[in-house]
Amino acid sequence: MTDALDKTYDPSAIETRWYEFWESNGHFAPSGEGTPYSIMIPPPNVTGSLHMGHAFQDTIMDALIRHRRMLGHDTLWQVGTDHAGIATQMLVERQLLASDISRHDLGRERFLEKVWEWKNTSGGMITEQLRRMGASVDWSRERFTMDDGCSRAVQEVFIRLFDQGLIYRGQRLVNWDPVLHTAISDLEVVSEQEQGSLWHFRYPLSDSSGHLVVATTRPETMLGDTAVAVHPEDERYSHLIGKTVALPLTDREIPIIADSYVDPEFGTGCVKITPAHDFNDYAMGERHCLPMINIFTKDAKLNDVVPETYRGMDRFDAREKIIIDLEALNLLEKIDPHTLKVPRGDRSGVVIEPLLTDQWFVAVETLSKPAIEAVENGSIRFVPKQWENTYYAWMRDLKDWCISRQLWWGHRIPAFYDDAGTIYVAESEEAARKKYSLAPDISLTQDEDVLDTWFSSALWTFSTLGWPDDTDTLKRYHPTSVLVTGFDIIFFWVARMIMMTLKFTGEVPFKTVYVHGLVRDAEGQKMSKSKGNVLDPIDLIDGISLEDLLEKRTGTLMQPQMREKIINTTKRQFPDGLQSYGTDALRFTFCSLASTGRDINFDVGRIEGYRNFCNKLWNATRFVMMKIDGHTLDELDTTHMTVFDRWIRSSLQATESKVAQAIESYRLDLASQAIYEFVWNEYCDWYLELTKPILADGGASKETQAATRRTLVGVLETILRLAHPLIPYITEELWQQVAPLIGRGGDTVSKAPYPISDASEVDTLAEADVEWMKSVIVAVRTIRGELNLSPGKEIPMMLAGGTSGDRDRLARLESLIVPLAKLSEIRFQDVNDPIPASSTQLIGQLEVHVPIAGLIDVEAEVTRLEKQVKKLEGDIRGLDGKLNNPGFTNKAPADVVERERGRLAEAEAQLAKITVAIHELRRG
RNA sequence: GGGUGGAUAGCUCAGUUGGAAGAGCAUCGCCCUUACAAGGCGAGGGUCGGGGGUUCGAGCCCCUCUCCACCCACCA
Repeated sequence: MTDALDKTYDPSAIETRWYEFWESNGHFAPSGEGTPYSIMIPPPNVTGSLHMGHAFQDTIMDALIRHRRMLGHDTLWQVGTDHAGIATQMLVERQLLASDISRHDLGRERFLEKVWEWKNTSGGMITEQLRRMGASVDWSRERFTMDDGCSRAVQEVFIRLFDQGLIYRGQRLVNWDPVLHTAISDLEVVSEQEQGSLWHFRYPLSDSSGHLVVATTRPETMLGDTAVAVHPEDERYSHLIGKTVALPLTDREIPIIADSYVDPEFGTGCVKITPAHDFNDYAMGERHCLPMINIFTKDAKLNDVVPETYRGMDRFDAREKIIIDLEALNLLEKIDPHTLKVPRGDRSGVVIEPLLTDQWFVAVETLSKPAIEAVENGSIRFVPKQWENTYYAWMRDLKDWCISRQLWWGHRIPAFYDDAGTIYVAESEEAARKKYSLAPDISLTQDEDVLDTWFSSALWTFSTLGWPDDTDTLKRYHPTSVLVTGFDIIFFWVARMIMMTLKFTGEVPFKTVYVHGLVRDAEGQKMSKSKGNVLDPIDLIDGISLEDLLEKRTGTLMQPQMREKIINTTKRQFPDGLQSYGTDALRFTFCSLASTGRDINFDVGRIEGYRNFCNKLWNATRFVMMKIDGHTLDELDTTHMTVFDRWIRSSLQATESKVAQAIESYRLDLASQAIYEFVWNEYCDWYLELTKPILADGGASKETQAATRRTLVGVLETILRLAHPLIPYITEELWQQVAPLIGRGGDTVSKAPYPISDASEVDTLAEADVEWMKSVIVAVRTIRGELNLSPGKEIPMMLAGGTSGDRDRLARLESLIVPLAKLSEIRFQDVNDPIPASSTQLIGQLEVHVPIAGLIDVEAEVTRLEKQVKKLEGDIRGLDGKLNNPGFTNKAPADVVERERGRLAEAEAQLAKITVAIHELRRG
């Protein structure tokens, strides 16, 4: 406890030590007392590693939780990971593939064993990294979306929804990923603009009276065409409606139909209709009762429905062949270049194929209504508010949610089929037999599919608290207080959580949704592996050499042509790699960038500045410890406080209320700014300096020195508590040394009371005195700076003009101004005393002169003052105009008019004084 | 096609019911001052994207235009 602090702050020397201390002492567990406050961590993928987005988000949550914990609330930060169906299955499959094994070689059961094995050995990386961030989650309650409890909740929800008819199974056109061999939801499809072609083909009329030209971006689907559509009012084609065309390359005749969906302006105005492979065509097919011909296998190869020559071909090979074949038949009219949106699976990156398959769906309509209302009536509030509109827009146009996935890793659908295909839904085969009173000789097989990962995530706030049991934790911590999340998963997760939670608990999952922005690189580019601009939060904490950083950024590159560029940019940006900044600096940076919901551009310059801030705090503590060394600290004797003591304590109150208000309104940027300014610009720059002359030998009375020491430590101790939610490690380290000095015990600062602004400490008089004194000192320093006088050189100062208040203050503060401004003397000139040629600064009506006889270039000083004259003249013109405008004087509030009058008077007086000063200089 | 956010100092961004434009970093001076050179003290730098309107008064409110980013949507 009494170890001397090192001269330089070294985060690596303290951080892990304190985390182990907090965790092993159970300081993060809910206290069970006080107002409950709970946050559910958005469960990171168990396959994941911590990226900047996590680090940002975790910092916000941790700051909120630590703040409440110190306020004495009963805080639960629930931690856990997500099984991430597709991602995890892909990862383990890839590993197996290295040994040339496919999951089918192993079979379902053994494959799942492998996945669990992987999860148990390697799945903990992200939770270790979470610890590095200082996240004060309750590890004793760590959960996993596929643990027994969550799985039970998933089954229960599925069964209840099915029994109520809100989950159904049916054959629908869904987004099919031909590589992963599974359906995916609309949200998992990303469509990007890509360069393609628009092929124009002639479809001969069956009566040989000519042909129609259809335009398509997907020629291969023509084998599944079951109609050609035109707009009903398109005069070019109206006479053909009802006729048929002979579909080339097949022996089928398909009708020409009319549908107003067709845009006559686009292409030729004729659309080939493939109901089984296009969502629009599917809808049209239903409207016109067209046959739906599926021409693809699950690999997106052509199936046996198509003419023999195309069977078994990949869809893109078939495209080439069909184009060639049609051209050979002289049916290719032309090819236009065309940009189009190509839908790809967000995981696999392959082109999605709309495919007719049997899938499970959640009927969302009855669930979405209360979910919309919960936001409308304010039960759930979005911060920033504009996201509510995004939420409404999506919720009001919601399609049924496809929840089945043709994967192995995930929650297996609790549905069983008999030989006739009848569906029985129950948690097990045994339960199904009982529930549906099935004879023992009826054989049942379980559905092969698993559920969309987001299905279990949707239950996260209550499944982790013990639901479906009516547990005490559920009662106490649900609804949770706030959800902290990125906008990218509002639809995936937030909306679905709201629907499911309202349905099954009758409560909202959270009262507030705090939506933060994306973390981008310094140029505002999205961080991505392929761009090679990814920063790893752990590297910012620990530092990384240029060599290792280059290896990281180029080691597993998909597009090798980017390699050179990435190497160059990285070398230019980080010629020496990354320094070790520590967790606290990283966290403080995130906080200071966390303004209202906009994306943040992460610039390493910022983190460096905040690391310096930590160093500042560190050294301020060293200073205080040195000043205290050898003295005992009694209770604060308020009668012996100096004006500075009263000023800094007063200013601290203002900071405390700013910080409290900022955190409560989720403005961690404002909180960090308030702390930064107070610590650096007031406590360090002024207060510590002001204590030096007082604490010097013979500087002040014993009692005054004691009060100063007590204030020095007291304010610092408060600062450490105030800053702890943002920068937990350094504040713990320092607090452990500082707090005992004033008898503030406690195991950890993380459970010490959070500072609350105390109005009785506010002292406006002291604030005014100190502000005045600061401006006098700054005036002298400015003169010094302008005249290039060395800071150490003692110079005389003369004051003139000013009010009786100025004189009064001088009398009280003179002895402190002299050493701080490095003055040889201070003289107050009377009205009639001559002022020698000097450099002049004005503080209101008070003139600060430093005689410059022989010291400097008179012309330079004159030029400087003339610049001020110009500015003042401008100000006066503006103020004059304003005050001579009856519109202003009549309509503006009296206090505003009064203020402007005051400004005018002051500017005029200043102008007069400067004019005199210039005159003196010229003469002298 | 619809929607959202943004444009303020060289860079990254604050600016809370409209009342004389701010911070950090960068730049330029002067200082190795016994807490801190990861520091101290000073200085320079902005017709707040363009145009119009409301108002005594606009970075802020209204209209319009330009540019950037993102989201949603079924143009083959």
